[in-house]
This record gives sequence, C-alpha cells and structure tokens, in this order.
Amino acid sequence: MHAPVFAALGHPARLALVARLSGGEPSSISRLTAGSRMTRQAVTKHLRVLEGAGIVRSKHAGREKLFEYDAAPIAGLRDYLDRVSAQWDRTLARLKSFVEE
Amino acid sequence: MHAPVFAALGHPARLALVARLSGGEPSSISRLTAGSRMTRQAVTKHLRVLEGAGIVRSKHAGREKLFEYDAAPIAGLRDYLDRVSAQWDRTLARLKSFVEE
DNA sequence: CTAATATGCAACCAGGAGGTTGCGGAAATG
DNA sequence: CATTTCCGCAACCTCCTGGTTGCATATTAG
Repeated sequence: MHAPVFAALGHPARLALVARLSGGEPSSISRLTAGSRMTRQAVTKHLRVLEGAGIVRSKHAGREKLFEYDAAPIAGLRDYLDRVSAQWDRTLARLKSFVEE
Repeated sequence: MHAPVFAALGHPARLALVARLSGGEPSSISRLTAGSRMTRQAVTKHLRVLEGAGIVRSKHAGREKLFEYDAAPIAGLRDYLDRVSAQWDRTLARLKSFVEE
C-alpha cells in the first residue's frame, strides 16, 4: 500500500524537492531547476513521480506550472512506521519474557 | 542521507519482509520464501537490498542464514518524516498569518 | 508583432532492478 | 555413505529509471 510513496522518496533529488516544497510556497519548475545540477526535464520527471505518489500537487498559473506540497501521504507513512516500530517493541518484549522464563 | 532506506522500502515484497521480520523471530531464507509467490533467489535479492540499507542483519546458523530486524534505520526515517511534517506545519502557520495581515 | 520565457512531448541511451534458471557446495538427516 | 535441505554464484532476460537533447507550443514582455 505504502510502497509507491516510499519509492518516490527513494531518490536524493526527490527528497530535496520535497524538502523545498514542504518548507516554502508553491514553486514553478524552472525555479526548482535553478540551484539544481539537473536539467529542467530531469526535474520535471522527478516532480511527476512525486505527483504520482500524491506527495505533490500541480496547478497551472499562466505559463507556469506550480507545484505544492501535500502532507497526507507522508503523514500516512509516519503512521505506518509508527506501527512497525510498535510491533517491533512488542516483539522485543515478548522475546525478553521468553528468555526470562 | 535517508534516500537509500526509503528506496529499500519502496517495493511491496520488501515491505512484506520487513513486516514479517519486525513482528517475529529471526528467520531463514527458505522460511521467508515459503508463503511467498517468489523464487528463493528473488527473496535473497530483496533481503540483500534490505541488508544494504541496514534495515536487516544476517547471521549464519549452521546451514541456514538467519535474518533479523534492526530498528535503527526506520527510527531514523521516523525522525526525518517528523521534521518534514513539523516544517510543513510551520509553513502553513506562516502562510496563514501572512494572509491574515 | 517580435522576442524571451516556461513548459510539454518524443526519441534516445546507458545502466540498474527484478526476476528466472541452472549448477555447485556445505550442512543436516537417515 | 547417500540423500535431502539450504544456500551462493553466475548467466541471462526484460523492463523501468534517470538523464540528456531537440523541437514544438503557449504565455508574457518590450
């Protein structure tokens, strides 16, 4: 269920894009390309991957395409990782009590 | 920094392996293969990816190779996602106060 | 209108991901 | 010792990823 979102975050360039968009206003493609060592097309492809995972939405504004952050998928990831950690804590407790028997 | 860990979780088969290993005892490759619709070699490859990301450790026990969960990388991911969410919350608050001015 | 800017689309490419099969070796079983 | 079980290595295949380049289109600026 969550694998596509994880995969979308599994690239440093996309992680950097998420960091920028989650900490600022919606931004256009060329603005996101400036300061990156990639081509505009490469940035576009990464943004499409992020949009496919729902992490980012896009809207048109004149000749620009603005991308903005959507917090929901990453919130879902946090919940999932919390559940994994909680399950692991229970596993540890169970193994410990088993050793102590 | 965290991108390789995200990438390692970006495949349903590996997510399922993590779920199994975080909720039970260390398990061997053939045990993890049973109940999966994959070949043993495919499972081995996925386990290697997880081990490369540090999510899983392996130790030999006779002719078996046991894999066990390591909680540290996923805990690091949780912290990272918490920071992203907190940054987003601050961004929202800042935009809201800007609109209200 | 012309020029500059922002984007999209398509082709192309190298390399890696995911998966299978076949074979060989080490360890437990009988 | 013979057999089964568990595993590693290597070759091979297909498809996707990440990236570039070139060209076409829409929008804004002068």
